[in-house]
Amino acid sequence: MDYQALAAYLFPHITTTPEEIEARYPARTLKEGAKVTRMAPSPTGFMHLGNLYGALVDERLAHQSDGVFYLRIEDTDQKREVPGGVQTILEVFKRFGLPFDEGATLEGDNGQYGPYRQRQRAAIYQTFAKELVARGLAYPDFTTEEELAEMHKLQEERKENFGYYGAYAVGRNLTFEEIQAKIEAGQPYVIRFRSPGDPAKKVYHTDLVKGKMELPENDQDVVLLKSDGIPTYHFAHVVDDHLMGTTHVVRGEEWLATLPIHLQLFDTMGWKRPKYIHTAQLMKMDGGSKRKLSKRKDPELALDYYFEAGVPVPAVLEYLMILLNSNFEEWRLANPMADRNSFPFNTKKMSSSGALFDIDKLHDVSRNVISRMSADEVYDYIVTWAKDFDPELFAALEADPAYAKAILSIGRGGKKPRKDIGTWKDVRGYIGFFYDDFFTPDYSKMPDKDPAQIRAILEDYAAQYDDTEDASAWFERIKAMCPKYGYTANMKEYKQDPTAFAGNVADLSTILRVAVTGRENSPELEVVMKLLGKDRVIKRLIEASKLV
RNA sequence: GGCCCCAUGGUCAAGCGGUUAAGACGACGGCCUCUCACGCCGUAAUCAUGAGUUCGAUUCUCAUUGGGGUCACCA
Repeated sequence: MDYQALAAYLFPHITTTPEEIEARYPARTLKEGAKVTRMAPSPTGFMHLGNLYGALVDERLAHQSDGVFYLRIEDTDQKREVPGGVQTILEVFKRFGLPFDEGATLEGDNGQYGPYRQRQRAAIYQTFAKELVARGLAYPDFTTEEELAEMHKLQEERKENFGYYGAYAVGRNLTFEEIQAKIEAGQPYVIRFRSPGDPAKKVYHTDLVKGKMELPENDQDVVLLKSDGIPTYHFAHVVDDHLMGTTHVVRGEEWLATLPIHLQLFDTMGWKRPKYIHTAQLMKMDGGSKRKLSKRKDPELALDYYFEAGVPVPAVLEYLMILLNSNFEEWRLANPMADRNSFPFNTKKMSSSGALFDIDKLHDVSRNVISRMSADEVYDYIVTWAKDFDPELFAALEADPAYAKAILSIGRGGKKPRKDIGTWKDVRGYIGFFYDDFFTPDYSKMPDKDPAQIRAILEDYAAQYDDTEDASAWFERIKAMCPKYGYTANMKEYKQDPTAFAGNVADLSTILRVAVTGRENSPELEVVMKLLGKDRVIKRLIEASKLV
């Protein structure tokens, strides 16, 4: 068969040559060892934790080596595309602070290696497909979906490998005349690769996380161009990552199965293979067994979930870093305030087995991340969150930022900061009593003492509270009240013989605490009272004395 | 079913031929303490199984088992 003629017949509109295209994508001039990575999502309008997990690797690898991290939109499947999908991707990356150096933007392209939307690159793929046809390495195939399904059934019965290969690759044997006739009859067709592979032979690959492996050669005549002339992932991946100069391809391990196809394609095209990093899947415990996190079943996989739950962005990132490089945790302990990006990220430390997503651990990481923030930072985060998810809290905070920040400053800073806040959702419960609107006292939390005595203590203290006293004077006053009620101020003494006293200083403090904060626990009462202000403290004490 | 990947406590994991098998989360107990949070101390809990290599295997090899992935004109 005259392959040149076939190529010309199939692609009459393609007049550029592969060489001309190659010339448009010169080698990048980067310093030695610089890595070029890419994030290549489909614009399905949905970004999940797994996307971020891989993207973090891409971003670190590139920016740690003074390389390039770019965004390429894989919009080859029109059916799955969602309007605004690209915008969602851009917004998520902006929010998570993972900046692209080049690639698709809302306005168009930023960079010299575009276009960065695959649909706009149709002519490029077709040029290379045309060349493959001319070399006899690709051919048109008219097999219908039904015929393919039948073939699959037959293969199942015969217990043979599924797919379009070898003797099953009927399109291989079509003559030029047959092809012409079918096309003229308007039959749709795809362009398939004529695989030179033999599954009995091995292809060798060294993965940056999985290590050395040998896989059977690919013998499937995979589809290169779909019937609409748009490439499949396999072909687009090879062409784009070659032209765009990607040095490291980071993707989920579900791609391992099709790696032989990609390697074969790179080899056939005479192009250098990129390095691959096949990351382990994020898993989840479901019933008794692990399973891959699914975006349909697991709401916590959607990034929106974290925004709503009020997990701060840096906490999500730190948690992901821990999963990615287990020594990150150790590093963080040694460098509590260091910029996350100064951590020496290393693919060698990446685990080759899938990690279970652990929400408890995430919350712990979040608690620690928040505890390291300044009150101002925390305030800004909460306000941003509350604006969308808790309008009442938002209004209260905005009404008096200085007051809110003073509240949030309690126990903040220093070597042992408080860690009350795990997510922004916790905030209302934690600081609510500082606001009259949210103050819902539960006097049933009062110690189990005679109500008359509780009332007496409340009134007694209300009459003498002095907001000018410092912390120690404040506590001395409370201790001094003890004997009057048969309480002891000495906890050790009390523990030795509880029956000797009507109560202790902790009981007395709790009575005051429940009255003032409405709960049995709170940060240091003395500080709380000062922030609340004398009037409000006394008002609450009296109010409680009436209701107990 | 074929092919591929993976395998240390409940979870994340260190380990890379000889260790009392780290650490973190979680659980439990205690200390500190006016409560809580923090912090500190401690307890329980792991090398899936079977062969082989070796003086010696958690570590290397091979099976088995288990888990996961993949076999589209989806990525």
